[in-house]
Amino acid sequence: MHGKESIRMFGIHSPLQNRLLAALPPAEYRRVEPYLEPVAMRRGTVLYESGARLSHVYFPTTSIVSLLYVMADGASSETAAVGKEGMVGVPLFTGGGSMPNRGVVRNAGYGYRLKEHILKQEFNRIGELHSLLLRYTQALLTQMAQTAVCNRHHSVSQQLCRWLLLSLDRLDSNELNMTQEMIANMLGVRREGITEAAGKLQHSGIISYCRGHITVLNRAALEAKVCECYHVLRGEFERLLPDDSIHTAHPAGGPVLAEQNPAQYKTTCHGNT
Amino acid sequence: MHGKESIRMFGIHSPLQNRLLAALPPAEYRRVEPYLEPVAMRRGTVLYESGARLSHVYFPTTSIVSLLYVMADGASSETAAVGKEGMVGVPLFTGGGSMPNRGVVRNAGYGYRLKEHILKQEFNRIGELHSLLLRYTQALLTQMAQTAVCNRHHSVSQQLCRWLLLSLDRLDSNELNMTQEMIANMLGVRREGITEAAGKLQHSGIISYCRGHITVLNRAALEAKVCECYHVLRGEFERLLPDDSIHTAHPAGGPVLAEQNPAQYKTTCHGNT
DNA sequence: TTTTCATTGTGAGTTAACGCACATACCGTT
DNA sequence: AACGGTATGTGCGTTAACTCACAATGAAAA
Repeated sequence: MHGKESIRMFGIHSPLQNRLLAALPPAEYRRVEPYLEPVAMRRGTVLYESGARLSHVYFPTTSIVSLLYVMADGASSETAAVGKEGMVGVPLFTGGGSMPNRGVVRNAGYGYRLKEHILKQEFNRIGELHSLLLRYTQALLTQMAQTAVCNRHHSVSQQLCRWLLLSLDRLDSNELNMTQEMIANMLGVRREGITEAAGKLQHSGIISYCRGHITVLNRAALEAKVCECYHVLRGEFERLLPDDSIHTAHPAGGPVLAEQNPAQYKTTCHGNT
Repeated sequence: MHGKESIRMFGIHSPLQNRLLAALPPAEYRRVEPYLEPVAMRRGTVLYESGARLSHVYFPTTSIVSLLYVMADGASSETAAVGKEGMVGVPLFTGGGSMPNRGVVRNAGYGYRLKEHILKQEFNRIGELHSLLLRYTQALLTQMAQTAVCNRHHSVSQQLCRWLLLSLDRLDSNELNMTQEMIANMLGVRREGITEAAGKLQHSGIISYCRGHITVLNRAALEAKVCECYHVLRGEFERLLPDDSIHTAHPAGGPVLAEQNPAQYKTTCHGNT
């Protein structure tokens, strides 16, 4: 079942595809680089359980990790998502150790991890990694705040648009592997609600949805439908963690990534509009 | 109109009523203490506007500050609240400068503020203040995540209970000055929704509500009605910022505070059950 | 091919919260 | 005592989202 996933891991990979790592000055990057362990992140893998202590922090490159809150009755909500713009394991350097949510891979892909003490060592040097991670923490705060507001005030359909766009941004892609049921769990709504909202988007020709595989056909239309939450978040992320803070000439997206999200991983759809 | 407020400010006040300041080791506390400016925080005062740069950070002692997100159409939601357990102005030390929400005093009281450069100076010494503020940032993350989840899954009535309990905890009191309209703005729901939920609590004898003045009569019953969100948050706050991290023998609650939240500040109610 | 399972689509009835309109109650002031 | 403004209570129709049940479809396995 996971054979295909291991195949797709053999693209051109580099820790520099993670924007935090890429933004490190060369001296700092060289210091941590030997300790960065490549990790194949498989969908559904739980990086950490609610309240558990992490042994590593993860820097996704082509994967997306969901910070999922699971309640006592089983209901769930994604409070934030982490892709190549960020890092999983903030509680390790804030000193809290754990958080009451789950970190689960929701989009298979690649990433790099670092042992706790290596991260802490470099963090405590109070160099660029220190300030980068603090800025990222603020971006995470903003993301959670925006999620709270969006949950309160916006329709399922608007939230779906936001969720889609935020996911696509993190993949530099227009495709996504995710069933409606999974999306419903992330947004904390019913599966039928997603079916309805996604159905409308599909009839409008904005997306094409088939058995766990979504393709965005008209991104501009999606951006027109989404609530302000997406634009605010995107603006804040760019302000706090600008693309041009990357110190190498290594392209952080583009054609390289296309090869890393091959179609082979998804189910094939017949009448894919 | 604000004469009464200035009267109530002349109680016994100390920066040590703020738990972050109280948790500083003596050496660090002595270093910042000369720069702590006492501030009378009046209800409605906007400490910072969305996107604006702060000149000071605030350490509430007997006041509560609401981190309020106001949307383009005027709808609003509180994403977190800050009382004596915390600090207003996290973006100053994370390096982001601003956040897309508003910091507004929702419970009049006292606090202390510190100029930006003094805070940064001490923060950059990487002592206890540094780790305290990081732990507090994590507590803030947790609070926002929990707000997001609660907004999604719980009824207005449960959220009201959570909001009441979190507010009372920050005041060490069983009374609160807040109209239903204001609460509705914080929770991002209709005023009538609060009227209904509060009415039920009142008929059950759990609270007594009259024209902007709430008294909790049966806290145990309130805790029995509230959703898990409150308990999770309370647990996390105690784990991250324990009371016994306070280095002085100065009591951080109790009878001293009773004098600081006098009944004179509110409207008088006739048939107060 | 047939079977089986996961995924998506759809319909009917229910509920919580909404928007709006207005009645009532209370406080401070004149 | 009367008044004006703020705060709270209430009723009614509307709506978005929910629960539940089940049909239809595509993909993979037998």
